[in-house]
Amino acid sequence: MAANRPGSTLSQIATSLGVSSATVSNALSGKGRVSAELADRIRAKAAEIGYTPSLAGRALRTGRTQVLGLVLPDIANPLFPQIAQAIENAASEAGYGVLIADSRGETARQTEAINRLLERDVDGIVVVPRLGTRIADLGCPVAVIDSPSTPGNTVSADHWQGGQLVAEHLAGLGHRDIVLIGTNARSNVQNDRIGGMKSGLSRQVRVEVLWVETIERQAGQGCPLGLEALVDRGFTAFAAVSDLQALRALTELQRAGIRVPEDVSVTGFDDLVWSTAVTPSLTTVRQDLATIAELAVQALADMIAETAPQQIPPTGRAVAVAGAGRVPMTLIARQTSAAVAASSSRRQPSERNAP
Amino acid sequence: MAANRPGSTLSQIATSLGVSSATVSNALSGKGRVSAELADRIRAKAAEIGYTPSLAGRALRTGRTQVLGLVLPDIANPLFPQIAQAIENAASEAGYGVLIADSRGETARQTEAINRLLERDVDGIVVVPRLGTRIADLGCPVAVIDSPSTPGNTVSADHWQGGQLVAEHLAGLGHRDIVLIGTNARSNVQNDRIGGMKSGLSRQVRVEVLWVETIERQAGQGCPLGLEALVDRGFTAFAAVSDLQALRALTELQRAGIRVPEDVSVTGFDDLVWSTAVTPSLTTVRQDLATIAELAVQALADMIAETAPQQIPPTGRAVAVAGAGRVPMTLIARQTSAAVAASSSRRQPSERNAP
DNA sequence: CTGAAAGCGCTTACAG
DNA sequence: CTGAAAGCGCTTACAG
Repeated sequence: MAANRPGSTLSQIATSLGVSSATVSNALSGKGRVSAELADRIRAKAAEIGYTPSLAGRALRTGRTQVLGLVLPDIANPLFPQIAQAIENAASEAGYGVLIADSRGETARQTEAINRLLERDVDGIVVVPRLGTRIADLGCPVAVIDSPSTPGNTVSADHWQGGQLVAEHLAGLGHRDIVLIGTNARSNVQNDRIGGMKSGLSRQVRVEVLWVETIERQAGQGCPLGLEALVDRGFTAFAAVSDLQALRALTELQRAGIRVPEDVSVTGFDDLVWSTAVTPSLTTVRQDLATIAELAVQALADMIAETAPQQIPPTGRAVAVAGAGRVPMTLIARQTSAAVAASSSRRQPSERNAP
Repeated sequence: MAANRPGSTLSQIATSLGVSSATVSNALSGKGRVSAELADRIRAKAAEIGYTPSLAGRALRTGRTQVLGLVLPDIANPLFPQIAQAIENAASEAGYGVLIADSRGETARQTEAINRLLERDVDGIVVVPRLGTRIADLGCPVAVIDSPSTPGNTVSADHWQGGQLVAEHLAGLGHRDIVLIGTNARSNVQNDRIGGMKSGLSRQVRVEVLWVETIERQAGQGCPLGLEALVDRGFTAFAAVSDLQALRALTELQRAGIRVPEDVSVTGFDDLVWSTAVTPSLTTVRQDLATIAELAVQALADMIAETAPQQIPPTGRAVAVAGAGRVPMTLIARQTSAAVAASSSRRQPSERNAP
């Protein structure tokens, strides 16, 4: 008997009711044909003694552990807890537990982490992959949450559309000179966001992209981004691909005596915890992680059903996720005033764009 | 057979070697007496075919799932990922998987979450409890990570001592007028940190405690904390019980045109991800989460061993954690200059404390 | 030192 | 509609 469970088993119910444990199993699962009357008595008894099935016994018999693995890329990414929560929630709705495995920022560990999960016989794995890693066939259902432009992506936020929302918002405030801030040019997520932002801005808008990694490679980790100089050059908005970079920009600007949002606007992505804690609050774009998690778990559940030890009759039900792996993002506008809006009339695009 | 495992089992090794599966089991576990020569051949064969034991089979037999549960209080707390990572790491070192369960900020869900884990037959549970909840006897080993002053606490950072470090640091910079910022007066962790800070300051230092919840109850969520007025009243340092509040203070001060660290110092707790991303970086105090996690997992492992289905001979080995549940914190001083230091000589304590 | 047997708790064909 | 039997993969006394 498992150590931590009150010792109630199928066969105890069976003997106490004078029936076979097969019948108890059938009644409780609703599978086999059991008379309604007997089934009721069995369910009543089960409730009475507080029976909970042993997952270990079931797993051994069915080959299904009812556990999913969750592989996360880098703990430093503050989006992690939200994803973990969303997955845990969706999984437990669907009757799965969630085993976590962290790559700790190293690609090699991602493989290790996946292997640990495989050894524990998880039924499927949700992977938020590390940059540039392609998840090989694991012989086990996998759902990848990355970006729509990543091959092998199962479901993710529509980062491109999110970028467009930011662009429209800033344009609406009258901004005509915008700096986009990214950290890593090889990230599909970031490229989607930046691409979306660019695509949402008219050609009259002056856009410059700042890659933090490039600056840091020359000036060292955590160095100033030189935003003051950009303000001097007439830029009035800083749109970062993450709230962390937005925060960095905000404090660097404030520290230089530049007022946000009066002098310049700052936007981020993902609505992380500090976006409302700072003054002024950050305008940002939120992912619908609940939906993303549901779709990911659903995709796994479908794959698991398909891989069934005994084939399920082909009911023609398609995998729910196909083509739906692009979940819209939502703008959270918190900085809604901008000096530019008032003065934008005097800045004719022609002034700037004329050769 | 489990669906996702390459079909290698004990008995396959056994038949391929012409021995019994009991012997294979013994050789692989090193328990029963098996001749060195045979054991070698068995291990070789196991390695050759890439044998990994079925945890389900083992669990059913031994009553041990080799899985720990991790119950976290509120996803909004950005310390979460670090704790989760530390626990996952320590657990996997000790041969355990980690099943997560999130309380989503509600006390009722904490109980639900624990029950879900119990139903999955975890061998033990690490709980970071919600404020004011006492974990009842679950009939299953539990390690509580909270604060040394919480009854039932198993292991945690020495928040009081951490507070003292902050106090010494600020005093060393010459600060004589310090505001402590807390969010919740019922939190043991926060009270420890604040108590520690107070205890580390001489009576000549003017100290005022700001409870954010009190301010927000009157002025609404996310309202300004009125720090500018405090600066006008002569306070030169703001020591928050968390980096989030430190960030809030920093941006509110900067927004008001007050310079950090030239005019005032700001400190936080926990060294969260943004503490180096902001300008200026935050001085903060770091928890040794790796050690805390190791001790928590070790405590569980010991309890699990004691609860063994068949009693282990009393070897007299005490639970390793007893009395050691208070892990020192480390100051990370990032704001090391302060105008006060230079001008502190003109501020005699007697000026302020005279009646 | 090695093996045969039992059994952990469950589910699934298969009989009746 | 119900039950007897087998078996998932493992470990543990117990014989030999």
